[in-house]
Amino acid sequence: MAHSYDPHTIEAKWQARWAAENVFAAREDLGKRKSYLLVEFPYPSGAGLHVGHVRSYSAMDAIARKRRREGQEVLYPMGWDAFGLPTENYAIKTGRPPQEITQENIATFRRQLQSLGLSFDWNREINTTDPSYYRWTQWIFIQLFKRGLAYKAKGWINWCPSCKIGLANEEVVDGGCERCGAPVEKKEREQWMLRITAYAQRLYDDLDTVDYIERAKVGQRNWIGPSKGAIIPFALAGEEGEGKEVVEVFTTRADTLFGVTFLVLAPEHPAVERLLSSLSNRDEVDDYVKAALKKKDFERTAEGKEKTGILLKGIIALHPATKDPLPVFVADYVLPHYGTGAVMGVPAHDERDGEFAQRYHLPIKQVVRPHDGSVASLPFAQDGVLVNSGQFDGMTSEEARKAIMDAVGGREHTTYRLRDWVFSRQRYWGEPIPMVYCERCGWQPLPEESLPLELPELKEYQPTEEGDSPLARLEEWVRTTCPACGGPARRETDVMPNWAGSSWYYLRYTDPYNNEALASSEKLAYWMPVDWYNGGMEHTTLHLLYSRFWHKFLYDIGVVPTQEPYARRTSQGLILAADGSKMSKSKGNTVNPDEVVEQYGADTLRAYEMFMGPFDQPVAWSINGLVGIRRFLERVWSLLERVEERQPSQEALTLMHRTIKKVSEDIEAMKFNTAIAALMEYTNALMKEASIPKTALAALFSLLEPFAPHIAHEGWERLAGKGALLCKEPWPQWDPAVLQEGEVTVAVQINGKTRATVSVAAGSTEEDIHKAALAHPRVAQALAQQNIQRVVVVPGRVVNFVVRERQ
RNA sequence: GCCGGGGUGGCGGAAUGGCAGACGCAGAGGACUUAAAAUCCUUGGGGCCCACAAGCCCGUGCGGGUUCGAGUCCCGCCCCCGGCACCA
Repeated sequence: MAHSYDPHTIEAKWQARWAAENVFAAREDLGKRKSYLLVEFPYPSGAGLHVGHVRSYSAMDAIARKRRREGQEVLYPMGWDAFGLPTENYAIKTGRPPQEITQENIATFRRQLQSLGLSFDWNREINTTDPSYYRWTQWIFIQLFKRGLAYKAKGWINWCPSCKIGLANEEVVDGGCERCGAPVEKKEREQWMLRITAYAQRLYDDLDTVDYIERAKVGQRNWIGPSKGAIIPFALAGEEGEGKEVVEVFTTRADTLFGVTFLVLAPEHPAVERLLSSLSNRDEVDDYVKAALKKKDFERTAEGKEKTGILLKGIIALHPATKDPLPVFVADYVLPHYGTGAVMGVPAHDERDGEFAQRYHLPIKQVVRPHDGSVASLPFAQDGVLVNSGQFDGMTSEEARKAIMDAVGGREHTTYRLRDWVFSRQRYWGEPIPMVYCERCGWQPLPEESLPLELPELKEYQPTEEGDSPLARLEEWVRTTCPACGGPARRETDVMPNWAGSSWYYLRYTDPYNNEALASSEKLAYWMPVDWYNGGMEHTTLHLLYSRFWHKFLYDIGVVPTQEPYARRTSQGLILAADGSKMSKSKGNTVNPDEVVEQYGADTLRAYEMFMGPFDQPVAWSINGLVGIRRFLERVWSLLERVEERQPSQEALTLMHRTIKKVSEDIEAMKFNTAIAALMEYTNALMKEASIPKTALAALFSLLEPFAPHIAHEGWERLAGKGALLCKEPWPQWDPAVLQEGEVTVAVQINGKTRATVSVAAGSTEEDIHKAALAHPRVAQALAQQNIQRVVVVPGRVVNFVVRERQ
């Protein structure tokens, strides 16, 4: 064979040409339909590109390439989410500046991505650690602050003693640090918080307006976790009956109010501290509260853990309806940050309260019975009909909830599991928070025109022993003047979490060099929203929620034109190691894309990852599968040797159009595996021909371009003439008329079992098909001894004889 | 416990309620070769029958059901993966 398939030469050639002619640059062409296709920008770690990145990027690349050729204006950009802990930890270890490490890693990632021939518009490359980028991240923070959505608060935070870093609730996994796994402790600290809870309901409701993979929607709904109920006041009194204060509880079951036999406060509840002095067992209570606060979150919340609590002696609560005195407890199973941090104990109708009541021998009073009148085993947690509830007896739970709430001065309330976002990190490698503290003026934002507040260079990156950012050591940087009064002031030394830069990056791609705004309103109006966003499942809760929150805020202040950032979200499945386990650096079972490209070529790697299995399912890596794709490309290549100027046969033409249809539809449906299978079938059919009609082969290269763009371009050029550029060619169209022509095979069934097939002209009538089936010798023979009861004909598909044996 | 996704050959997987197993991998047989690799051709769910040709039975996690016809729809279960989980 004179010219064997040599991917390296071909791939280098076409990558150079695409770059030189800037063919993938996105333009704002108002006359064209736009398509903003987004993939998650990578964190440029020292480990280099992962085959999982390749799966996501190749998939969207296929869609981008196809849509461009269909005449759409496509924006398919790439950038770097480069702030973050691994780089900082590496800097601590080696003493090298994170800036330098990041630059190196980015260079590696860029080279790797470019070696794959992905059709990114590299003119729009962005980097979250670039001051010209994070200037706008800081700007957004200031806008949040100005509108009361960023605030400093003292509170118990999740603290990782190993990373010496405060963690957002979301970063705690099974009670451990998301990054290092160390058990998370509680620590009291002043932190910047973002009031995402102010957007909870909108973030929840607007999920109905977007097209996300169901798992992602469910994840967000669970995370926001709205719960509708009532807030009900309980008055507290001393044992002599003198009033103390009012504690509000949150309940979704106001209908069970008459079943309340005790009250429970979270150890953190502010009333506990206020009441302490009037308790006869104050020392005991104090000890319990202190012990509870010391406990790690997962120790406190582990299910199945026995519920403990302590009675507040010297205090009672008054039942709001009956005025009966009720004991008041402090118990750590009540969470401080949910509802009001206080619950009414209804042991007959709540699992947890029941358990608690049993342990402390508290009365259990049933006030709801099942609708069907049966005897319920307690606790009975479902709705039913009220009993033992005075004037409310006989009402359904549903009716009673409102009636009782109104009767005792309660009010409707929705509470959320979602908590405000801890936005401070006591670290270096993040966006500096652009705030200063003045004794006289309090927290003041930097003037917007002074942004960016650049990260100063350091000699040492280790956080301080107290857990402060290493920036705290730079006294000359920390000391500054107040933007409001000009007096002495101190800078915030915490930096932002690495969710910050990724919460708005898709906006910057639309206008990456803008110095006046994060992006111009014209560019945003043209490109937003992102039409299709693909990324990993691991980011569908937090990253999506955070960026939706920022986006809605930016919408509210008139910066962006849409309520939602992403119209559609899909997720690729994980790529597993050959043995089905997770790939990880520590297990040493990762696959390096560079080696695969070196050995098999980028086209093989890309097409293989699209072929290996359904896109949204996890699949194990397989060298054999990779080899299979390489063989397929070799076969496609070999067809060039037998090409001839001639008309394809009717059969070949039909298959060609069928393949065009299949590949076109499958790409949009992300059924890449079956699209490639169709291309294989088409190739196999051409292989059998003595000579290959030029148009038939040209169509093959054309359809192959989204998956294996280099070989497709080379093949196309060889057929079309020197200089031809496939990615500028229109996407092939199928002709429905061609698909109609020819013969179709119809299955002949007897009692639903296939006994034969017959070939009939496409578009044959039911009668013709019926006759053709009867004419088949085997069918005739099989029906000889039978009475035909009924015949079902589905044109183009099947004919079914329903028979009974002749007596 | 709740939610989401799955269960089909030796393996990855395919199949608008209409010929189950496309396509790929592994395997078997053959051609080419001194030989091997590569490549090409044939075969390829299990079983029965069989010189051959053909034919028959069983088969999509399990049990029912709907239908002329079910991997696909309905009811009841089992198992695997992922997420959430003392949220009042």
